[in-house]
Amino acid sequence: MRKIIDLIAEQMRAAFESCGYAADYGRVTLSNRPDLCEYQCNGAMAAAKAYHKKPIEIANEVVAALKGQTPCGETAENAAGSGAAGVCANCAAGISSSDAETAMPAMFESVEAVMPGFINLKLSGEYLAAYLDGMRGEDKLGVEETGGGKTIIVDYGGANVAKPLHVGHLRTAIIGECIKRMGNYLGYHMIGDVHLGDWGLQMGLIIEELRDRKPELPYFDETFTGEYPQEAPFTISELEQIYPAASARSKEDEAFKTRAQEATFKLQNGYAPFTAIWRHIMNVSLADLKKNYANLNVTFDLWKGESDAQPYIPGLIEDLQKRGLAYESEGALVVDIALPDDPKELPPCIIRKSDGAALYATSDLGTIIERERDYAPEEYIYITDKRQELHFIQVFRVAKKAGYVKPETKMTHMMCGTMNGKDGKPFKTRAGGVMRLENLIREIGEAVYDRIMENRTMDEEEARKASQIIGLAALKYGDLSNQVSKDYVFDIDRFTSFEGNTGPYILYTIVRIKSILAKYEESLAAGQPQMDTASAGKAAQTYPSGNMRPAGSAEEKSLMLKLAAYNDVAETAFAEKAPHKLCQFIYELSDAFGSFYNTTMILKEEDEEKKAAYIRLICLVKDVLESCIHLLGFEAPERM
RNA sequence: GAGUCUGUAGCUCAGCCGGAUAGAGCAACGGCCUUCUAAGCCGUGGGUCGGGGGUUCGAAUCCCUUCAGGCUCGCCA
Repeated sequence: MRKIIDLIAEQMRAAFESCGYAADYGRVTLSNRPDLCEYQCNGAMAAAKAYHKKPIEIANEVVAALKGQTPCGETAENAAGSGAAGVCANCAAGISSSDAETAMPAMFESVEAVMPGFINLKLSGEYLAAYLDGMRGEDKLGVEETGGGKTIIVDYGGANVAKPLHVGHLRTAIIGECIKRMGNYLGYHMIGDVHLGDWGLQMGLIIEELRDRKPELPYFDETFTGEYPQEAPFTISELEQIYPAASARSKEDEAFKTRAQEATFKLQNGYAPFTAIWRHIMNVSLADLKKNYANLNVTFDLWKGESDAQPYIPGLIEDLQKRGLAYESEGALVVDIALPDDPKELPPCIIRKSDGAALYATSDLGTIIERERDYAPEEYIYITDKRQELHFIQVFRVAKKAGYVKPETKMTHMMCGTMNGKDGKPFKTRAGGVMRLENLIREIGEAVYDRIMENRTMDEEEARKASQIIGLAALKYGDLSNQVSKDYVFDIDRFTSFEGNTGPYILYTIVRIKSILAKYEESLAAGQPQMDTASAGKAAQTYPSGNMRPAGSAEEKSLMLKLAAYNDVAETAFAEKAPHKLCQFIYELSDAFGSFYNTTMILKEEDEEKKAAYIRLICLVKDVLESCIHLLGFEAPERM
């Protein structure tokens, strides 16, 4: 469906044009003065300068044109034949030219010009109701699939093998999941890749720490010739303990660090015993990571890692050298990436260390080569902490410079702000350590559980299940409702309070609607069935047959207007990679529903036709909300 | 030092390709449950949009400058 704001703008543009002004001035925005109007056009003021006229005069002319009069005051009937500028006829005659197959009611209830030159618009109730009927008849509630199947690779997660997920991984995971879902919804072919850190120095650290702890293992016996055991020599909890210990040790024990670097180098060169250990680490760790991501409702299409890029690296380095792009500098192999108009000369990208080992940038480039070969995506989206900005500038520039990706391929780095604690410093547990993701999830889940038990009657099992769902929504919404690039304060007390603009508030709205719908169906069960199923697919919602009615109250109209903005918001949120805009939208929609709910007794309505229209409306609210939270990556419980 | 991001109510944040009276939530205060879930709704108070200049009919928004803070700045990822 076309966006309602575009349909309005189309009328405005035609009106401006018919008055002899450039159509571009007909830009329409949502009103910032809901007391005065619903949509507004400020084009007359901008046009005033260009045409050396008073803004209000221009606004008056345009309004006259919209009302079906020519600027000189002639009526629509006389002006109707004039063709291209037939906006007068469209409005006055009550037929919209934009939707020829379905006769739409007249668009505006009122159009007025006010000082200094605003054009204030109010939509007609009939038009709005018809628009919403159009929405609920569509699979995606009016959102157009503009993606055209274009492939986009989303690289998020950034988990490291052998390290537990902690709060630092939270943002990239849930933002990435949301971007992927939004893209798919809009008709792109999104491929999510976790891109594990499974090949760096951490592997050498673990290997050497393991050697010190269990020197008897056959992997460390150079004379061992038999088969290595199938069973891993450690459990996940041991592994999670080994890495931090090794990492800390490497910072003060120079000899240990050197050993780890050597081990890493050996692993990277295919030394069999270390490869065997590496497999064990991967197996044990991956199972745990998958479980944890699943708990977050985050899924990946690909579980690739840095190790998968290794086969491409020798060829990559050779190619860059042969073409003169890479050269030796201070013992390392580097590629210049500076451009003439950089405000500051950027350091070159190091692709091979002086000790011969590959590093982060190298494997990212190798990964790009693999992805080009396998998927040839039209866009890359990397979602990481913003501290990696320079790294991605370097990688993107090398990739483009060397021609590994086409010049027109978009390469985007979504830089996430840091999640800070109340003190404004990176988030820590009360004890001062790094908060593990699973602990965080559990803590929130427990807080929700207590809340449910406080004032609800729900059996133990349902309460447990619901608190999981609600807790996750609180966590995700709390994160996604902030701008991606900004640091934000994670305050566990605030996140577990669930009042106001929070995930649970959104869920609560959905649950209340579900409850009304259930009671409505119950009441119908006694009488004859009046529900019919919309033709749409899986998301089909059962609406009472019949059409939407024009709003009967200010609250109802606000709710309907908000609903009509859905396709616009969905498109913008993805285009701008701004999940927080989707959050803002569902908050406002829920808020509008709340007001409507409080002023309108839906089930007590005596006029059955009217009641059915209310039901249709709240069905649509529920469908839109559920579709949005699905994009954000969480679900609503049945009750709460 | 250089680059870059941020600075909006007591707190947490929207708004930022210029528009009308700068918006929410939390916290404070006051109303609303014999009515569809009060995790809700309605209302009140609370602001030099870090400071200073400039552009404009009009600036939180654009430009310059200044202050404060974060982050980054060749062999970690």
